[in-house]
Amino acid sequence: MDIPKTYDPKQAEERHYANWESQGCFAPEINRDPQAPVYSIVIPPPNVTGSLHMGHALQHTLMDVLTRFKRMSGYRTLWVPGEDHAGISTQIVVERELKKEKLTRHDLGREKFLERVWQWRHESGSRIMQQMRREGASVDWSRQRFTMDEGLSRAVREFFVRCYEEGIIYHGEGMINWCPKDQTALSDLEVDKESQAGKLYYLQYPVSGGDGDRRVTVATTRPETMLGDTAVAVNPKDERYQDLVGAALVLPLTGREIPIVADDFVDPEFGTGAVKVTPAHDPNDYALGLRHELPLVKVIDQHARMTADAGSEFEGLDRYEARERVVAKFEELGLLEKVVDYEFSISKCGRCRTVIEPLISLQWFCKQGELARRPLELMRERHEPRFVPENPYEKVYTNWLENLHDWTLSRQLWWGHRIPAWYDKEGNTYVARSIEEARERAGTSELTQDPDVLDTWFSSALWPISTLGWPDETPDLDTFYPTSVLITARDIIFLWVSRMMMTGMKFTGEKAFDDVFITGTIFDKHGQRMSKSKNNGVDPLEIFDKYGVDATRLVLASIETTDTRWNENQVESYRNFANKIWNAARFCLMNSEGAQVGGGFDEDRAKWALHDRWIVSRLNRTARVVGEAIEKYQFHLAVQTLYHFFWDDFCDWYIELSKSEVTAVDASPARDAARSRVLTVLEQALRLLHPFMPFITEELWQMLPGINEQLLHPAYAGAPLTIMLAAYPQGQEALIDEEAEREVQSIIELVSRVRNIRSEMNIKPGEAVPVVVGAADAKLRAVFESGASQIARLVRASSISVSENLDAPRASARAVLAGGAEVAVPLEGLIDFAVERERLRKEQEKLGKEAERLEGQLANENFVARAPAEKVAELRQRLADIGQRTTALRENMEAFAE
RNA sequence: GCUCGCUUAGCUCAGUUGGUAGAGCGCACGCUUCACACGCGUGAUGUCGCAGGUUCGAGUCCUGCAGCGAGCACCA
Repeated sequence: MDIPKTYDPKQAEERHYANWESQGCFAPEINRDPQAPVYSIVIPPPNVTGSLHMGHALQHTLMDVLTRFKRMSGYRTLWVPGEDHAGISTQIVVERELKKEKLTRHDLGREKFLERVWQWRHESGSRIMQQMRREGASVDWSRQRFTMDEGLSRAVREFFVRCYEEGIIYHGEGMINWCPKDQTALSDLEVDKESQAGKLYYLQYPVSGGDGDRRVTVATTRPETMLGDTAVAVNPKDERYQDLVGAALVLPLTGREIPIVADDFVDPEFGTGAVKVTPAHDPNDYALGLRHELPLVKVIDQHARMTADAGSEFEGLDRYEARERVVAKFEELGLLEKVVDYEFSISKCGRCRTVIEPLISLQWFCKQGELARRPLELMRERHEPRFVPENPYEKVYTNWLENLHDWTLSRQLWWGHRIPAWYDKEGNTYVARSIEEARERAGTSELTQDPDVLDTWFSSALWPISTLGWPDETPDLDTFYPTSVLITARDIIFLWVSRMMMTGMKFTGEKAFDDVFITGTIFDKHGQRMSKSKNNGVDPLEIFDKYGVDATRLVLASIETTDTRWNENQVESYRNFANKIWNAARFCLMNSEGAQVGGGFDEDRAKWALHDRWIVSRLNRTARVVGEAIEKYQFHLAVQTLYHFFWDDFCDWYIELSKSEVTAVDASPARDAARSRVLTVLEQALRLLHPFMPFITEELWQMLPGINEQLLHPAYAGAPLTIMLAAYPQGQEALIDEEAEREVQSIIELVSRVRNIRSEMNIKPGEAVPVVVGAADAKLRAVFESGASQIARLVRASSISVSENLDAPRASARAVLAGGAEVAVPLEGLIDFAVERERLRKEQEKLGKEAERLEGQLANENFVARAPAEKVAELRQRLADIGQRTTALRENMEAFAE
């Protein structure tokens, strides 16, 4: 068999995915066990406009590890893929394309424009869906969904109508965030607060009726809004203004009279303690205006330009030009008290970074209180969903649900779910599932539909139920809902996670998912957030190309929930690990004649050799640890455990201990059996690795001799032969052999000490030396005796002699082992007594320090009295062992005395 | 302002109920040892941010402080 020395990831990555997909291995239907437990995940749908970034790759890796692990464990497993139509983002992308043709969406008209968007979606969208295949994501493509699909759109309409009928969704005027560039309303969550260095302007308003000398000073960051002021507010307890409450001020530049009102909202400590109130252009002022029944004067329009109501002098000006003009005017009039530098926060459109203009507008809103009730109860009563990590996300989620404002649903866009509301000529509103239904209710066909669309997150909120068929009671909804876990980034807990819980519970009565796993964030190597604008993102596909998908997945899985700086060295190290696996398999395969997977292990375990009992024990222990780690989302622990089992236990020790048998020149039943054992352990190890490293494990598994249907999990009887359907090793308690692990550990120690002597004594690697072992303990002696030839091979010994008492010439390098054993390497003529004495002295010093510490602890009466008895006994045992070693060391040193 | 997280070897990070500090990379020395130089062997490296406290015993629990970071609220 000709196998290259270096693993080529690309070659394996190209071949297996298409097979898995075409053979239906990803679909839950592959599981034929009617009693199988169910495991399901819905993907956080990436935007159609998106391209794969590290955050996706991280989430997808974790979802795939869980899905593959559960599938191999016999679960009926479903991972639903799909995409989000991403309202504004997508519309902007297509508008940008049109711009190249010198067109706007208005030139095309709504219908043509939407055709164009769909065309774009089919030609250029869905990049991530292709890239997911590269990642190895075992999603069920037959269930792929898009939020604008007919089925999902129906779910959106159904949900909207039902909420409207219950009064949860309403149409009305309210203060909203308006993006002057995108020309649409936005929800609070689509707006980012940014701190900004600006100015605070102190403006003076004369008191009405006086001679103009008495003035009230207000401080503002937005002087231009003063044109729309309809009051000035002060704190009722503020003595400075008490006599003025109820009086009127003359609003400069307009001549309008406005009242002074008292309101607790005003902080007397801030600024001048008097606040200008612009109900039409500030959320707080709006609320205050409602409390005091103040009139609304709209002075800024949808393009962030001043309206006619701002006065002829300002009409048509941009808000910033108006600001300068207003300030100049105040200065002229001697009403500008001062201007100070001031840092404040400003709201920007999350999409285009334009400064938001708060406006009063007629929109559709969703009351959130009622929807939040059941998720809050569920959290309080049952602690569900379970957040990983629980801290801080459970609290963050709960606080959010407890403090919800109404959600602005409507968007003045074309791409998205059209609001299912129709109006007749009289202005009556008909909210219906279809135009037919609306017509029937209206009794006329002369209806116009609301031109607006819904917030993209409205359909996302329904994702877990809508992808599974809601509002119909489909078998999928029945089987796979609630889903098992949601894996996502922390920035969409409010935008998405909480809303899925709200909508899911509202209409199915059940939570959307059992667990919520919030991944860490990947930063660049300087600790900066990766972003397009900084152009510091690391492209996962480039990393795949350079190091392979499997290696990248190991790095990503290890990130788990902590924020991490991207570190390419780590990928390289796991690339090396993949190569190690490749070469271990290469060795097994080059020596596989006469052998096959599953063979080699005698049914009577008592007949097994020590190293076989040992590796089987290590394998089962590993399986147990890894299985439990994945269940608890401890991916890092799982990866570490697998890495060290494969590299240290299997490669460094088991293969080496088996080598003489496996590579015997002459064929024999014993050689066949040894080869089969190595193959069998390898095959199990590949299964354990498969959820993390799907490609290399499949590639190698397919090469193993003796692969057959028996290896598949019983739930997949008759399915194609693939490792992804093999049973995940369970980690059998009965095969964990503490004694064998201890015994092999003493062999490992012996080998390591002799290697240390060889290295320190500068013995040429090729030179064989005699090794003398002394062990008082008969059992230990037996271990060394029966392992003598293996030990000799590993330390390049010309001979190994084991006896009760160490019987070595004076000119030997020596070491003391655990359990009172000793080892010596006779070095007549090669040894420098002074060097050796120094080496031993250092070791003695180390032991002395430890003994001192232990003695101190044991001399402490409180410790002996209060610590658990077994702990005390353990320390005594350790001290006794050190005593034994120290004695042996002293004797050794005496042997070197001049 | 409120809430929370992080601070462990040169670097990136693990350390699950408190009980002798770990990995990978890097570094030093030696190896073309018949699976692998993307390898093998050996070795060096930490007063676990600072100061207190609880405890027989603290990287691990509590309090305070410092630096870095996150979220929420306010910002007239």
